[in-house]
Amino acid sequence: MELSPVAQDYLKAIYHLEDEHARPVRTVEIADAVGVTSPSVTNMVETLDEHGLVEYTPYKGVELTEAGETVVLNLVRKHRLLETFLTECLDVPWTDVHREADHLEHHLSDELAERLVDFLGEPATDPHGDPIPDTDLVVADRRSYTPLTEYEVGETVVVERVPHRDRDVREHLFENGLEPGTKLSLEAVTPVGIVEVVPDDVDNLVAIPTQVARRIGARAISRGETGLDESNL
Amino acid sequence: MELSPVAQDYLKAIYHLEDEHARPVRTVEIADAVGVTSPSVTNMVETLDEHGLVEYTPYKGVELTEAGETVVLNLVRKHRLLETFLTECLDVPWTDVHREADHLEHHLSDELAERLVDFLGEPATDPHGDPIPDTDLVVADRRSYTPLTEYEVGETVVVERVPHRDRDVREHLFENGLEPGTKLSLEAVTPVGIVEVVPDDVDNLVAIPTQVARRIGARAISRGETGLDESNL
DNA sequence: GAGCGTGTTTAGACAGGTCTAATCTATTTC
DNA sequence: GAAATAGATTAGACCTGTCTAAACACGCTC
Repeated sequence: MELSPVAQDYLKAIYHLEDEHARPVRTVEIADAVGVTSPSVTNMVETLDEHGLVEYTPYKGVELTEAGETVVLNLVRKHRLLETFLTECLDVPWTDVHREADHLEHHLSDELAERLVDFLGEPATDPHGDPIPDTDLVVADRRSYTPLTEYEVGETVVVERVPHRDRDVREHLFENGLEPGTKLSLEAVTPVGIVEVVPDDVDNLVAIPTQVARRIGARAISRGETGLDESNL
Repeated sequence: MELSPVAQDYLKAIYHLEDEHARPVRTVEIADAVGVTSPSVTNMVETLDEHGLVEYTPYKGVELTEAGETVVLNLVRKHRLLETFLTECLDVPWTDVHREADHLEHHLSDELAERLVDFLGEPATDPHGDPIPDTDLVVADRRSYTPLTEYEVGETVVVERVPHRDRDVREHLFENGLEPGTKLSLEAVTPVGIVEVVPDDVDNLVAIPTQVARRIGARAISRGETGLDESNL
């Protein structure tokens, strides 16, 4: 049973939407994510259901089955491996990596993926700080990072993970110097849902909607930690 | 005008068949090469003709236009770069490289191809000894090698290029120890069209049809050249 | 609990690429 | 130069994935 790249994209979208909203996914949400109309989605989820990859209840929503999740995790693994390869070896700009990997992931064989792992030295996370599922598709921690929103105003933290699926978000953060590894101090949390931070190597205030800040991962810097002495995990 | 991978495969097949037979290509030959039926070919070459990529005369045959050749050379470039990457970095067995590259070549962006060139150190040939077209799609020498058939019985030569598009041929040669770099001596040329050689690291006689031998590239070994002293080009 | 709006599904058409069956053309053979 | 044959094309069907337009269901409001 060979799954078309298009079908795989639907599954991926369902996976990420499920993850984001923590409830069955609506037709129109999938349509937006994949870039098609709602009837196309109904069509496709029906066939995915027949293949046992999703559970589809008309008018109610869609959920991934275990088989569907396996397909997606395999894809996620390849995606993140490719991203790692593209940044580390080919020097592709941070912001373009996602797009390229999105195409290639469908055409990288399982065997090549394994070889790529070896070549890259079994990386644990991709360049955005997201964990790479292992050969058995187990993800170390599906959401291991501590969201920026968990920290207090005045604290200084190091960015560990950055959201990147949305192009505008990704580029905005990038342009403001927010990458994995960036050190920043939490300046304020406004009542209208904005988190204000000052990145280390930029001097101005950057405003981030809490919705985005919730998906930025960070770890606290110990009081003494000033510069590059980061040997602890 | 985005060309589908399928259409690109047709163009590639036409290119290689033209190259092989040095005359307009027949429908059924394309059908065999691509793995579809003749009517499908007629269909496709009509649309390729409309796009100005081939010149198609019903009942006569198909020829690539310059635009078509550009498309193919871009593909050949990516194909050979990928093959180089797969063997050199990922250690993919010689015999599997072609299949993998055939899939991936359609999905490697131009930009990524350029980056891959840099990463690989601007290789001139792929692992089979075929030249890689440069950025402007100029192939140094489309057929630079001297065919094995040009040498005399009794001579000892080093294999420089090996045919690999046909799976059976490729694996047969591989199993008999014929790879780029193999040293072999020409034992006999039989009247029925067989060239017999003895590879250096194998001890038995290998029989090769002249049709295949014609596409094996080799260079003569100077009398004195016995082992590994190969510093000349 | 009737009406309404949002979101979903059905119906039907279309585009790309494929197939089989049937027809046609070129070329070879006599 | 007519018949036979190998190869090519047309005709028509099918599958996948997409669309628009129209019908439908659910949940909310009054």
